[in-house]
Amino acid sequence: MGKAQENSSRRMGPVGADNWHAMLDGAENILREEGYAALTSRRVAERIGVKQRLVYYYFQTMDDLIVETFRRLSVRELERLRNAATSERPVQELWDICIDTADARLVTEFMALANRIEALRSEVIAFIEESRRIQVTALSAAIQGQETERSLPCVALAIIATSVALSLNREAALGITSGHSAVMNVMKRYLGDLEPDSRRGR
Amino acid sequence: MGKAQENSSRRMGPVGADNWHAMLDGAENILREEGYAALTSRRVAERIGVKQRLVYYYFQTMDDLIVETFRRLSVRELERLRNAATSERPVQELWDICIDTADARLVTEFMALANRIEALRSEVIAFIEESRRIQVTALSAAIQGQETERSLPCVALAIIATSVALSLNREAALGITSGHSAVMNVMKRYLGDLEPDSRRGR
DNA sequence: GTCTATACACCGATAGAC
DNA sequence: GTCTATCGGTGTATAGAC
Repeated sequence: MGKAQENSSRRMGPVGADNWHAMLDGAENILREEGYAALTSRRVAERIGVKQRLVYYYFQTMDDLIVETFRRLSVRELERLRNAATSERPVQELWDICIDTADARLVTEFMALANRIEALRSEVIAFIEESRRIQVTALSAAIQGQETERSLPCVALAIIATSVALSLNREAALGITSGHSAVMNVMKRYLGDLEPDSRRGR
Repeated sequence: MGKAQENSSRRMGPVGADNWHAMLDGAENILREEGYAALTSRRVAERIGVKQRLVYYYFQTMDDLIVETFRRLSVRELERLRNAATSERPVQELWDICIDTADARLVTEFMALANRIEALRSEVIAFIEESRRIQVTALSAAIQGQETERSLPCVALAIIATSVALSLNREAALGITSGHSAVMNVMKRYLGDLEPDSRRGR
């Protein structure tokens, strides 16, 4: 594994080391459980059982740590999406990922952080655009050779499905569930029609 | 105007006073422009030209100030929704409000804050539930006497429309716009069919 | 690689004068 | 009503020993 970025003149630890990952884990968990306000170098260190100073050995700044945490998550999520897109029932599986994706609270925290950390904003934008690209490609392939053009462009369906799934997750995290099953039924029915049962089956 | 809550034994200023409102204005603007991290008593004071101590004359804690800021916004927004619901073209106007609502960045900041401020979470939940109630009532009335039952429950449509509008706003704030016009067209067409032109007209 | 120790800024909240 | 002054806590980040 290579050496870290040597922007400032400080001695830096290797990217990808055990403690490097442990710090991302800590940051992710803190964000999920306690929110952005608790995401400090001291608490990250405390959570993984090292001293605060070590955080600055592996990361130039706290913002760097935050960006890296999102980036790692982003890579994993895009991997999941790409796998789903090449599966037997891509539409179904992509929807499942949207619904089952990293909990809404974590997403909310990153979105708020992206409002003030420019580098994070760039990563978020890249993630949204890439995941949309994957979704649209899969949807386009799925409706290939279907009788009706459905009057619903793939990109529109992708945006709608993603938006709805995120909202449902966010509301569920707040404890709101009224109307959720109705929406789920609508989405499942529509997406189900688009990809009837199995690709090869009957 | 009455006196403030006297929970702790501190002398408190009157709710609704000029400075009280000015502080909510300041908090709102800071949240919108700089994010939660910059929302401190000192910066609120600085922004409206008073000293930090005065913030604690009008609000017991910073959390109180934040909750009140959301509450004032919530009341105003629900008022807008209720007005739209009783207009000549409720569906159209409710959608317009969803699209044109308080900028996505502010919403994001409040959602993140709600993850850790219990009192704020309650307010957010109440707001979501009440606004949904307004939307569903208006939609139910709008499809009254329509030929088709549309296989799309009102509550599902309300959730979908709100989710999509919020996502479009959030992405636009990030600088993402691809696919947005396609979604807008889909939504407008569907909602337009639901409420053809004017209620009384031709 | 990991630590102790520390500089320095800022925050929430209060005491109490005017 | 609004202020000065201040306490105790916590944050980022660095210097430099081991």
